[in-house]
Amino acid sequence: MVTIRDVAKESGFSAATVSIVLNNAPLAHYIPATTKARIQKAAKKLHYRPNVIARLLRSKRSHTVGVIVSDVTDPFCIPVLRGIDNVLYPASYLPILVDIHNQRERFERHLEMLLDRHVEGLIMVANWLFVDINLLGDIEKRNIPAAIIGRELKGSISSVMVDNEAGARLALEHLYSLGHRRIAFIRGPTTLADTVPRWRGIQSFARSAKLRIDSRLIMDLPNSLDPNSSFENGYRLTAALLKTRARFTGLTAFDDLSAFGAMRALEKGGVRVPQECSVVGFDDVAPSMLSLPSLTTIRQPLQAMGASAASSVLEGVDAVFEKRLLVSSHRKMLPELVVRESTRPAPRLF
Amino acid sequence: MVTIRDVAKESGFSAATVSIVLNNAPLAHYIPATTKARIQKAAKKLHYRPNVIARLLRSKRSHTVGVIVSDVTDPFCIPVLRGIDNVLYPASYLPILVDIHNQRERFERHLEMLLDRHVEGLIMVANWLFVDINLLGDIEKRNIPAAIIGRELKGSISSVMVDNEAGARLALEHLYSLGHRRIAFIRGPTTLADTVPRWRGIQSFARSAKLRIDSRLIMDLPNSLDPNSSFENGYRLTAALLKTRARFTGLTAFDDLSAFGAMRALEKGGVRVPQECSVVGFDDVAPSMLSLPSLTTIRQPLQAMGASAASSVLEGVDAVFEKRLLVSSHRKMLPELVVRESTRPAPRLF
DNA sequence: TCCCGAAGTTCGATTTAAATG
DNA sequence: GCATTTAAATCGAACTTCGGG
Repeated sequence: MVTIRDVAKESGFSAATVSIVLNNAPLAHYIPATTKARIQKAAKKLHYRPNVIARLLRSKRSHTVGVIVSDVTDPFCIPVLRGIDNVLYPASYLPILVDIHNQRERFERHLEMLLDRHVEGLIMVANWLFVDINLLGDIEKRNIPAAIIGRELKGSISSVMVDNEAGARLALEHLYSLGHRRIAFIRGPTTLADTVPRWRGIQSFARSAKLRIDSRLIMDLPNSLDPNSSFENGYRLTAALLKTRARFTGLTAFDDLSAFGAMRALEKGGVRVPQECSVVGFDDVAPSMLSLPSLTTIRQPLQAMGASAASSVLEGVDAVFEKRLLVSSHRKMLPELVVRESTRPAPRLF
Repeated sequence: MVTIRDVAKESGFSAATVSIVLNNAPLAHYIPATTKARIQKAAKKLHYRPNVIARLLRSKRSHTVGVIVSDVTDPFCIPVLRGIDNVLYPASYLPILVDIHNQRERFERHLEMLLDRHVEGLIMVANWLFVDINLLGDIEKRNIPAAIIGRELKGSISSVMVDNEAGARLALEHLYSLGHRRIAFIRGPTTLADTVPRWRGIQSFARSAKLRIDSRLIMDLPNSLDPNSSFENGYRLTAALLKTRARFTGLTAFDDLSAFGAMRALEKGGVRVPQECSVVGFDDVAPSMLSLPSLTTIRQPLQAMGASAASSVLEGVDAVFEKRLLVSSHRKMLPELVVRESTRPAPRLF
């Protein structure tokens, strides 16, 4: 391991001068070009790499950002992570990713680990979060810039969300404009933050279009710690609904996975999608494009959301560094209707 | 920030004694219980947390393992990461995940970042790796235990792979036993390591079963840096094959994504899956269970593979720490046929 | 000689204060 | 905002050595 002292010896200057030159510190202004050149050459010759740990101990800057994900197996996360990476990488920041499996205990332990490693910022991906996170304490106290994706928190933590209400409205509007009038709904789990605004969007559109919502066509996903459970639950609920012989030509699901479950139940029940029943999802996760029929859905700009969160955290980091005021931002991103194969004009009614 | 000196002051002992007691160092043997208790109490009272960075600077142990992934958007990765996490977390090791987007430049830069941060071990997930990695140099030189998933490298780096040949044999055997005789094949890209052994498995089974392979039914995925491209390419290739009016009742795809592409082309071409044509994939990624029809495929024990790689790296870390010899392991895991809805007994021939 | 505890050095860089031309 | 360079203190913990009872 070659240290700064080795470079000092090689170049004939002191360690202090080497440090000043290589870091281009303010004092480097006073140092003549010849000295600089000799130091640079010595460093290159010895393949000197500064010890990040030693530097961090002294300077407090780790150039890392902690990323806490509630569950990586949720396909929702992947594009978000890409978005984060796309912002952090050019800025030479390293994301440190931890997966809390939706467990409170893991959340606390991982948060500690991240703080112990002096992350300069924190991003939380709360896509499917049931654990109650009153983390405000630790984080705000330490003055660490933080952002959360998929939730809004009071306090100094920035947030990036999709406009759930608008998205749900888009979904229903799409079915309505295709002529569907008898529409079934799979709502989200009660403890999930997205559930309420999405349903509000549904109701708001229904009211404005004078569409009657039949309460017998409303299903609710149960609470679960596993984001992937909504596939199976979507299947079960829809299968049960079919058994009641209730009639409908369209179905709006809480998310893409429950939409897949619903499609499967419909097909098994002899109802063809989209010929006899249209299905709309929410999220636009990767499998939506692959499925047969491919899924019409409401796209969340996941990559952009990740990038936005990362940007505001980096801004916060700069602010802290320059001792400026930390202002939190709360962005609401626009969802987008993606029409694929799972929706069609309403049939006569089956 | 409360330091060890604060605890020393609070307890009335010196920093050295505090360090010895709190780390339960060998010398702690000589220290009376009363002293220990007073120090423990002081530490608790002040909420003392040792500074990981300072400790690391001195002790060289970072309790982190670098995880290099060729592309996180590949659904293949997720269960692997889970497996890694499941081993690292209980051992109090933190994985530091980097995504190289299949780019050589990113690989090099990220590897440097990880080494700079003194990771104690390295795991590479080479699911879809086209960049040439002659990393042996840096890694072996530094004596860092490493493991690679999905590839075999000569040298001291451990590897965990699925038995590709056996897997391909299983796939073909399944179709054969269902009565299929005219079978189409989507082979992998030439630069991917899995391609050759899988094709060898196909040929080996064909030979032993005296099954004729029609070369007009063989398709090859083009080289691409994007793991998700095989969906579209599977679609294109299969659509083109259908245009030739060649006949077949079964199709073996290189991976699940190309199988999805093939299924879509078949359906669009008016060939129903599985009634008129059976399709088998490879990998068993998450969407395989969701699709309609769900995909019969060869499962790679991804989570177990991740866990295995993590275990051998941790073993290596222990070995290095105790100055024992570093032995590399090369594990080959057994694939498993998962029968779902996309395969059926052969029809009369369409 | 045996315990117990403290003083001081080390890890590798950053940074301040000061010395010198 | 002399210009140029450096010795020494610092970051926080770990470890080695040494002295007193």
